[in-house]
This record gives sequence, structure tokens and C-alpha cells, in this order.
Amino acid sequence: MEELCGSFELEDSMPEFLFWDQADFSSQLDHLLLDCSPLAAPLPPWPVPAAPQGGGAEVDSSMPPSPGPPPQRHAANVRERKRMLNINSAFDQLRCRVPTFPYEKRLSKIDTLRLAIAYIALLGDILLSGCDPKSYVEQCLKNGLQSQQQATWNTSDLTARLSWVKWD
DNA sequence: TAGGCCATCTGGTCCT
DNA sequence: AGGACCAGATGGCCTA
Repeated sequence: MEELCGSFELEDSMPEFLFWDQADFSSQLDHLLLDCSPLAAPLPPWPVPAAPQGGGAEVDSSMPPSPGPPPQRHAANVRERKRMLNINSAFDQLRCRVPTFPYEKRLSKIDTLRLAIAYIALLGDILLSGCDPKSYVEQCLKNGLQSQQQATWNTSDLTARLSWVKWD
């Protein structure tokens, strides 16, 4: 049986995402975002000049199809994409820190947040108890709720995953 | 096919 | 003024 992604090695629990090189990540994003337009370009929300009809000026077929958004708006869009990529990167880091089933598909953002909240509550409980994490969790799963803190982390989402943990 | 999830664009608001 | 942050709208993809 494989170990869960987030194990209970408390002494090795310093989250490396605290140290990940944000400057390097940012420069990679710059390269990516400045070169790439959106993967799927939606219809432009800005007004596209209507083709002249009737006896107006001739249509120049060599003209580019759309001027795109104004430069200010385009820059803001790029910043927003970069910001969201940054957030998603943090979500990926968090996904690797919460326990998941071995066969589990990628957690959604909301599931990641909820699971992380429950997991943090559990780790806090373990620290407060001073017990061995393995025996503590096994006891809790066996005996059910015993404290208010356990009520915080003892959600079906987390306890189901904890029951899959291989401790050895 | 409906619903969930996600990326993207956008305009508004707040902060520096 | 410009950037960061946020929420709403929209459309695409995937799954039950």
C-alpha cells in the first residue's frame, strides 16, 4: 500500500513552499505570459468596429481582424493571469501537503481548502496531546469524538483519508 | 444533458 | 496613477 501524500512526519513538516523561489517563479511566468495569449480566446468584449456597409469606404482585407483590448486593459489582464497562476501554484503546493487517497484524482480548490483546514486542526490536536501521532489518530478514529478540537478536524473527508494511512 | 470545476476577462475598489 | 485584489460573467471541459 502506498503512503498518503501527506504523511505524519512531524519533525519533517516544515513546508518547503515557504522557501520556494518566488522570484524565479515570477520570471518564468513573465516569459510565459508575455509570449502567450490566452489558450482559448473568447469573443472580445470590446466593441469591434463594424464593417462598413453600402457605399462607405472600401474594406481593406489586409487589415488585422481585431485591434484587441486597449493597452492598459491588456496589461491588467496579463497581471491578473499572472496573479491567478501564482494562486494556483500555491494550491498545488497545498495539495501536496494534505492527505489524499492513493487513487484519488486531483483535489478541487475548495476541497483542498476544506481538507487543509481539517488537517491543520488535527495536527494542532496532536501537538497539544503530546502523544505519538500514529496512536493518537488511531485512538481517535476508534473512539470517535472526544474534544471540541477533534470536532473541528474529524470530518468525513479527512477521517476517510486518515484510515488509509500506512504508518510503517 | 446538467452540474461541477476551472481559466479568463472585466470593472470596481482599495492601497501605495 | 498604477498595481493588487476581488467578485461577477462567460464559456470550455469533464463526468455522472
